[in-house]
Amino acid sequence: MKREDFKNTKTIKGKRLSRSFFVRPDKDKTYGERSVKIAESLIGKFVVRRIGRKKIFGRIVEVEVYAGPKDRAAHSFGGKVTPRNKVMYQRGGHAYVYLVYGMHWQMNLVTGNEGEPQCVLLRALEVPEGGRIASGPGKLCRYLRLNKSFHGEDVTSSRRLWLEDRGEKIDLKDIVRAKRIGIDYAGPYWSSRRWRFYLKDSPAVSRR
DNA sequence: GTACAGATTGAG
DNA sequence: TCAATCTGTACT
Repeated sequence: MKREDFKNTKTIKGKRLSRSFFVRPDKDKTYGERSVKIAESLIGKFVVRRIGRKKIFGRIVEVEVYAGPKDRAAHSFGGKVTPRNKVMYQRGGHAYVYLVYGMHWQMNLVTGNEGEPQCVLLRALEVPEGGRIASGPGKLCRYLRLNKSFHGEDVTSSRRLWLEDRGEKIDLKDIVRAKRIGIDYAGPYWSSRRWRFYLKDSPAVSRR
């Protein structure tokens, strides 16, 4: 998306993604397939962060699925519940924000029904300023000024953080499906599972 | 209590 | 290649 296009998006009235976007009927037998669908449909949507009268926003170009309790890479693996990950067990539409490596925040969106820990990690945004300042999960949170206070935020009702559909239709063939990043510890099966999705040709994707 | 790895990043 | 730096987990 070019810089001029972002000027247009400022005047576009975006439609907030509601609960039904994050909590979907459980038709799929495969655990995590619902989150895969949600991950794909998040590509091209906008994250909006309001600070006073100012809005910071970006277009989602890269996400990853984490679907416990079977997923060895997910914090919910084995059905574990900790003070940190318990938000994952809430119904979809909540933000799961946590600190990695003691210095970087990451934001996930919970995508399961209540009691089914699934989420989608937001990894990269295209932003009006251009460049790669929100290209990576830690950089994305820094750009949006997200921290622990957003842990558990309900993005379907929050006044300071939400998701928007601005009418863009993304063709599925423009979405690349790849292995997740940084989870080699999860073993060959889970680390090779193609649960990372990014927009083909976007310069803002964290790694090619 | 201690030890250690980790859904990362930026500098060298 | 490596260090920064905090949280959860698996031990003693």
